[in-house]
Amino acid sequence: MSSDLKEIFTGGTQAPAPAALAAKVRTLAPSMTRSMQRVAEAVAGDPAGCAALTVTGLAERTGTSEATVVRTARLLGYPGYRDLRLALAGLAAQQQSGRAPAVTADIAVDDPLPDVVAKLAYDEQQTLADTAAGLDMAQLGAAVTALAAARRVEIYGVAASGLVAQDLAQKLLRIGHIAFAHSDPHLAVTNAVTLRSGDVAIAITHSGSTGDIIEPLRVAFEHGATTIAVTGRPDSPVTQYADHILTTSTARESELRPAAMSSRTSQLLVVDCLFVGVAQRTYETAAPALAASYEALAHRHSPRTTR
Amino acid sequence: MSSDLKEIFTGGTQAPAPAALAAKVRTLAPSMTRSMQRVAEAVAGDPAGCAALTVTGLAERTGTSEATVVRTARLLGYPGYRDLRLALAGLAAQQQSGRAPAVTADIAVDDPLPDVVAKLAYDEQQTLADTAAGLDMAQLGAAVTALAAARRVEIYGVAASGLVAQDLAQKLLRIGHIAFAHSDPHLAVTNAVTLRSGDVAIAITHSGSTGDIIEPLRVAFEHGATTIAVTGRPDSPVTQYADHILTTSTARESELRPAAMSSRTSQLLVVDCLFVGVAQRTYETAAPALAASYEALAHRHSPRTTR
DNA sequence: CTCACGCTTGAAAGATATTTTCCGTCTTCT
DNA sequence: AGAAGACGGAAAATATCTTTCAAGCGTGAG
Repeated sequence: MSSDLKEIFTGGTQAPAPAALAAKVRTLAPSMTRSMQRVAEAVAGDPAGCAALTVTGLAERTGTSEATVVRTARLLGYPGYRDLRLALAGLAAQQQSGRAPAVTADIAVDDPLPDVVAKLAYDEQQTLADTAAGLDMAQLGAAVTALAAARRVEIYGVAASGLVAQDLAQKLLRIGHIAFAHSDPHLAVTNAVTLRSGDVAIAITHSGSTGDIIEPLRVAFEHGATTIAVTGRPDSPVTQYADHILTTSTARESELRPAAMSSRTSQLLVVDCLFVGVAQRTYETAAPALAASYEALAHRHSPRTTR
Repeated sequence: MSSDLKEIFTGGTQAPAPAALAAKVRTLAPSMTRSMQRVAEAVAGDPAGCAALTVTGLAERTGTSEATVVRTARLLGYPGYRDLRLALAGLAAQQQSGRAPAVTADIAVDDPLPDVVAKLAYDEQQTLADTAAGLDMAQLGAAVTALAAARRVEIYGVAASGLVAQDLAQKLLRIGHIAFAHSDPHLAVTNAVTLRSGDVAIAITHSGSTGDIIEPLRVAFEHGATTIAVTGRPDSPVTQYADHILTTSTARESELRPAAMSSRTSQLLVVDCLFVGVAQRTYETAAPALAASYEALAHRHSPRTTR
């Protein structure tokens, strides 16, 4: 008897299932008795609500009896109430997901928390898609090649971009590369002086015009290091000193959603791509290094006791 | 009819994960017993098929007993099998109508760069969706309330989670809150001692069993601070000392895609939600503070000279 | 190496929900 | 007005779900 779940699906082949049940109700309503119509109406009007009800509950809500509810379910083409309920749950889920994409608006001060979550998640997903679509594969490939062969890697970033810089440095270290992230401009410059051909310097800056970041990249550039700029502005000052430019996406920002959020997401994706690319190229050494770092951390995690 | 009431309450409090089910399975799988994992796997793998089965049927199919099936349903957050089945039907309907959840292959060593980018972007998008779907709004709301009223906020995280901790600290500072991120366990503990009621401590750890993070949270907890855990394992040791638990999603990982990547993405979304939530609640003071911080940084950006 | 403990598991009893049955009531047509 | 037939609901019967309990299994201590 359970096999009739597919009814709602097959019904959906020609007409979208959401409308399918409502349509069925309308079609069959004339042949229904008064009580059954009440049930059908309730079901069509609030699928989600009815799906949460038992036979008894629905009977009570419509002021009828269990028997009538079951009879109605039968009339609508289901073997019993149980299956109608399942179909109802499916319908509710579809309606739910269907109205989801309406969250493109800006985040407002009085948005309820669930809306905030939905909007943030949606925006970040959008940022990821944009970034992936906008990445120049040639530039990325060149950057990966340079990194994979690098003797030493220096990464510059401040504030939010500084965290991205650290993230990349952490990852590269885990696969055995020598990488360091600087957020102190002075240290960055003094270290950049020691770079030379075969080393790589990466500048991460959304605006592309952060002086504290441009300066060390310029120094590295002039000392012969291969330089990479990860920026949202491919025409900004920082690109003057960059051999390879990786463009991050720029999403609209608002008062409650500072640009730092989406630029960070975008930068992280780029950085992840660099990392995976390098790990691929240096797989022979990267794989054992990764495994070793896992192992080294194992004892820092207590055995899970709670359960 | 008492169970009807129960149904309504549980349904309203903890979101009956319609789309988040696959994510939830992944999150909770580690804490499951073998038999329960088999059930969870069957359910996640074939929602439509399982929705058509009764408890007995599913037990037979997975080679277990009814009791185990019910236990699994409970673990996944439903009051009983009946409700899991309803959610399953919803999921099936969504999959049917919506985009087929293309199961992207793992990243291989010899994947060309464009594939790597596409897969990474897709995976991170998936992670975002899972996280948003799995977030407990009640917990989030409570955490936001605590943060908005906090006299002082301390955030603990090491390695990749340390960067997330810093990200949150940076953001809170920008809207005028007193926040500090610790990645040094000793400093974290010594600072935790000074916390008291009205202060908030946040632990960020994917595994939930990082001793260096649990310890400061425990100290903060015992000194009367409100404690929040951001973890991928809602049943891990860290949650013992957490007043509010925010669950991040757990994506499958592979050799070239360390778990740190998706957990970081997930954690960042949660942290962003916390930030926006707090900014909303304290808008009167947050807005001017944000504006001021923009202004303060303006002179650090040279006018764009290129082009 | 053995024992004891606790966790896991499934069988069966117990509780709920669904379906069926059956009978009273209400409508409608003659 | 009376009777046939349709309608609707209470309650029994059945299916389904939940809980309990004891046996099985693995694990760690002695």
